[in-house]
Amino acid sequence: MQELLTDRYEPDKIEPVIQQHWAENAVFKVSEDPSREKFYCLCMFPYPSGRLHMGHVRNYTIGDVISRYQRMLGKNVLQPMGWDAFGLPAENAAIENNVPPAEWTRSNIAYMRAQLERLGFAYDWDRELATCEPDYYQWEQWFFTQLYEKGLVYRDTAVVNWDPVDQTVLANEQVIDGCGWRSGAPVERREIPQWFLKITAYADELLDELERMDDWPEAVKTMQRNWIGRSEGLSIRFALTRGDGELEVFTTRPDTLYGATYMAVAPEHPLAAAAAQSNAEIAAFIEESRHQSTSEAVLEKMEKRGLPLGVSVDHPLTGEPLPVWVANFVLIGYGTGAVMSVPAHDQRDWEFARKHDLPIRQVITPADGSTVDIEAGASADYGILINSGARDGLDFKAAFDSIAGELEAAGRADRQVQYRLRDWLVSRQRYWGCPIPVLYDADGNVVPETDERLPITLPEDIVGEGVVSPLSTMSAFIDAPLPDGGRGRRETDTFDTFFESSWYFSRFCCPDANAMVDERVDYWMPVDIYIGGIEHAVLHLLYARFFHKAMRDVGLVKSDEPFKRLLTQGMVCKETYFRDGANGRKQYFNPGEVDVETDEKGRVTSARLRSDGTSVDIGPVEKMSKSKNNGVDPQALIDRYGADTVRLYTMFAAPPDQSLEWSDSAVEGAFRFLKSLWRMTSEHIAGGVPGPASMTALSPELKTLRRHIHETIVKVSDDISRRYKFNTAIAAVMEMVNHLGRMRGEDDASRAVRQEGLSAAVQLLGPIVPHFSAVLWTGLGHAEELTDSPWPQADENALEREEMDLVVQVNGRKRALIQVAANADKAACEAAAMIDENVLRFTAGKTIRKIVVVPGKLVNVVVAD
RNA sequence: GCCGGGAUGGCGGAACUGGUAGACGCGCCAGACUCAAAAUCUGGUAUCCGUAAGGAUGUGGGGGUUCGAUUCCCCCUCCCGGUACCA
Repeated sequence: MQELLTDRYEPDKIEPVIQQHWAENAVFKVSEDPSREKFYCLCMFPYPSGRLHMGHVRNYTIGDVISRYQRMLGKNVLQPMGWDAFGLPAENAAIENNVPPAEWTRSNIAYMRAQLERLGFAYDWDRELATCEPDYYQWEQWFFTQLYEKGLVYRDTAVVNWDPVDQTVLANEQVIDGCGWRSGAPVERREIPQWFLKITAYADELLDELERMDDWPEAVKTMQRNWIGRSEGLSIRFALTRGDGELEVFTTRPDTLYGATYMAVAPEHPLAAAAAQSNAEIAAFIEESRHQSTSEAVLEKMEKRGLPLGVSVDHPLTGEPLPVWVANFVLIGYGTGAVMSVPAHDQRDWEFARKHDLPIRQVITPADGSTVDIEAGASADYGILINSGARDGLDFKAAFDSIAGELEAAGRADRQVQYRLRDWLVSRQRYWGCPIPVLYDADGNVVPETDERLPITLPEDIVGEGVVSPLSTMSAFIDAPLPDGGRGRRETDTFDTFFESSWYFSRFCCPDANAMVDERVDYWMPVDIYIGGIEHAVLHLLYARFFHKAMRDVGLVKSDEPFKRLLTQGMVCKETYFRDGANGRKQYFNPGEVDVETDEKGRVTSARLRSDGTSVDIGPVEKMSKSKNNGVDPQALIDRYGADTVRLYTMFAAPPDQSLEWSDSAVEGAFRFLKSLWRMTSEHIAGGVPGPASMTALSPELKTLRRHIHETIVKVSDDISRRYKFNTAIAAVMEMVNHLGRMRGEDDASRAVRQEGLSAAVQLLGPIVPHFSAVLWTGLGHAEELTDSPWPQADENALEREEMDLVVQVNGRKRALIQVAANADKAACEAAAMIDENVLRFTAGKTIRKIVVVPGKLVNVVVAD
């Protein structure tokens, strides 16, 4: 390694050598060792889309910094990497390039693995897995049959987006403005039988456990809580005014029951269908609603429309007839597909009532005696009942109990706990996924696969034509013997890809196990820190938590939760440049093809396309994406500056949980810092590495410098271990290096302090720029390798201070900065403050009302004229 | 629509528990070195007034609590993530 210590910093020379050294010595290969504390650091594994993007670089650098830091604390660190290899993009790429998804995926994996290796991440590559390989997915097929036996799997119908031209199911993403993305045909809703996992059976546990997950961000826990959406309410059965049917609805606000003025049912509701028999307008409305989106975001934003069905129900307390409407915003899949509408106390009901001239009756008034204007909008707040007969004056709880009691006694209602969470629909009508391991006999009965017949292997050398899943027409796959004899028909749907990503972290613990997992999983799990994008706050992270609990209940793992700590990463963004095209669509230009012009203050004034020299419009800063053409290819930067600079910049530009705006010139700054620290260190080493020196008789200047070095050790350790703020950790090291650089002394004491400072800087940066630090660390004369060197500890003696700064304010405005003894008490601080010239100037001739002293921080003198 | 998050110099960001707003870096300006440029080094850089000392203003907008608010509370605007078949 010594020969790598050249005068100039040349990352392209050192990085491959260091990486080869790590690989040859299997430095990051780990095994279970019960005598050592383990640390399992995991980043969300990538979808192999083709090339690494900046989001990957950022995510995996964060994980690598934490892993290498934990290793230096002496822990047995597992950091694995794998591939979330099934998914829609492979099918699209297959059609575009006429190459089978399997081949496309595997070649992407090979390319991206090489890119990850080039970044120097400390992975145990022996544990690498790809979810598209049968030796991975066979175990989730097996697990599915286990869940089937436990009754946690069922088959039911569910609505999908159906493209009537391509005769295929579309993902929400493939529906653009209500039409299929390839065919352009208006999409229809279609109900088809599909497989579900009973995640709702775990709703309470998933919710309750959040209370104990102290190391998860509050925002994510709140989102999961709201997603699960546990609510206690009343299920009420309204009798039809004519005939003997009834209409069941669920409400969390039975206290507003006297304010119900109409009912609304989904277009698919039987009452709507019955009314459509004799009413062409209703029939047309129902037909039209067949083209409604399945996406909640689209549904909630569309125009709320409805029609009266011409039937009514009786109010269960007053007997008043309430008209029943069919409305496009009531969804058949939620609850009973019907709602009671209380326009005075629900904004959506209020708007609908206003539009259709339905009565609005206020039945709740604020408890504090204030008034609300129901004419201006609904009031959803809790309060005191009014216009509610004998129940006037009751509060929410009393009203709930009273109304629930009466209706329960009359057999018209039941108290119920409801969840917003729906069961997990795992069927996908796609080819590139894990086959669902079930068969159907001649009568259509479900026959699960038996263990010895697994895996049900996905046929691979298939390109597909872009419309229906090739599996669904492949008789060689479909036609299969039943386990008990006879011929059956295979399920051709595949699993949702969230299925694979719900348990890969457990498989990493024992990737070669001849079972789904083995006992090694209980050594490593739970994951100590899980790092990934905030966009996974609910779906992936909730499915994974559920799956782990289900595995626990099948006896596969012992832990209750898979991820002890969660670190959510922000997006990587970049400015956008565009021109308005002739067709009204924007044409985006990559920032790499654009030159920007600035004024004398560095403000951007205009931008030009380099190729034609004419101006382009400057758009907002947005998440790097193909559609905005604002991606910066990490590979080009790695080739130019080396892995360490890219790693350093990514960690320095923003804290991990914030979005990061990419700046090429700031990357240059990171490179500059490494070059300068390299030069400073190699010059110091060239002068001979000093031996251990006494640090007791230092000059005041060296003492201050040395205190700064040890304060930096404290600060960086805290930033990395507790705060996960790598940007301020790096800033602190830069500051310390700046101080070291200004110290010019070449005497023994100066050289000893410089040796200590440079060693600290190199070691503290080790997890972030591991190749750079490895060479300099050895050069500084340290015998052990950097990767296994113990994390530095601050010397308490070096941290001692004699004097410190004290801010003096007058009426909250800073008027002086004075020096006081570090141990000065309140009286001493106050006395020192009150003799300051500027303080006297601002207090002269005024009455001192109060003096606030915060020892160690400030003195605030409050005066009045 | 609903749920969650965010907004601080020309730019990325710092200020951790209510206590010096702008650390560190980029950019820009000036200077040194150089025949010159690049690289490197030194100094300056929130805005306004002032030669300076110093002063006034200032953390998306409006209000509040406090000796003191980027930080806590209320209202609003804009941006971002999710919204169950993108991963």
